[in-house]
Amino acid sequence: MKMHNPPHPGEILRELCLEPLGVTVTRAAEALGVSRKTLSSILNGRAGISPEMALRLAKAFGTSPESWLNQQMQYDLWVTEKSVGKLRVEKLSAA
Amino acid sequence: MKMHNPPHPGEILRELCLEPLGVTVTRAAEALGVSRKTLSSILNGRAGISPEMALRLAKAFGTSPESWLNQQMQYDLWVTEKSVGKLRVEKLSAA
DNA sequence: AGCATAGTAACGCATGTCGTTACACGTTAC
DNA sequence: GTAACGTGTAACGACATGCGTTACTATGCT
Repeated sequence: MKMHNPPHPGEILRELCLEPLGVTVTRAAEALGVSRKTLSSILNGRAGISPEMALRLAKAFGTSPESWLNQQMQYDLWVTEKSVGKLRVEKLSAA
Repeated sequence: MKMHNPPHPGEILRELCLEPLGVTVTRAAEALGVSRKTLSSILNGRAGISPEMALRLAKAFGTSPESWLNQQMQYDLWVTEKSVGKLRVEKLSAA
């Protein structure tokens, strides 16, 4: 099945991690060891989740880095598919 | 289980896609619609697989973009874990 | 010799992550 | 009203990365 409109990972982060714990953005940024702006950019979909950030999130919330990067991947792929039109690519088979 | 030494995706690309088909780097680059240098950089582990490249590879080889990006993710994560030492991150629980 | 293949260095361009600083807006407390 | 806090965000710089072109080098095949 295809993801038709995956949310950016920042949305999930806010709704599934920060809000349930009642943690403020400022507090979470401190805990993660990044600037408030960096976290804010992610939460608002203006920045993606870098591998290092995935490791930080995993440590802070007791999840796996892969789960965060997977979400990011799905989102990036969706965005790229939409922005890039049809790519002119030949199918490669036996020479 | 943990990946202890994931190869960069370029290795897989060369060994599992180009070589079996007997396709040259130059030819593959043409088919993919990228420069020879761009493909070469990937094959030799000097560049990662971007979302757009994943789409190209998927089209050319009849695979899924996710499979390529997943390999890239595993590799990036492994590299980041090694390069970045222990991240100072607080565990976040209920406020 | 002549040609194809491959790796790579130099450069430039665009984008993206992250930090600091600073400003504007809301909400809550005094 | 005013002060404090939380939040979003614009501006700026630092740095990395993906991609392209061009050109040089090396290696192999005919």
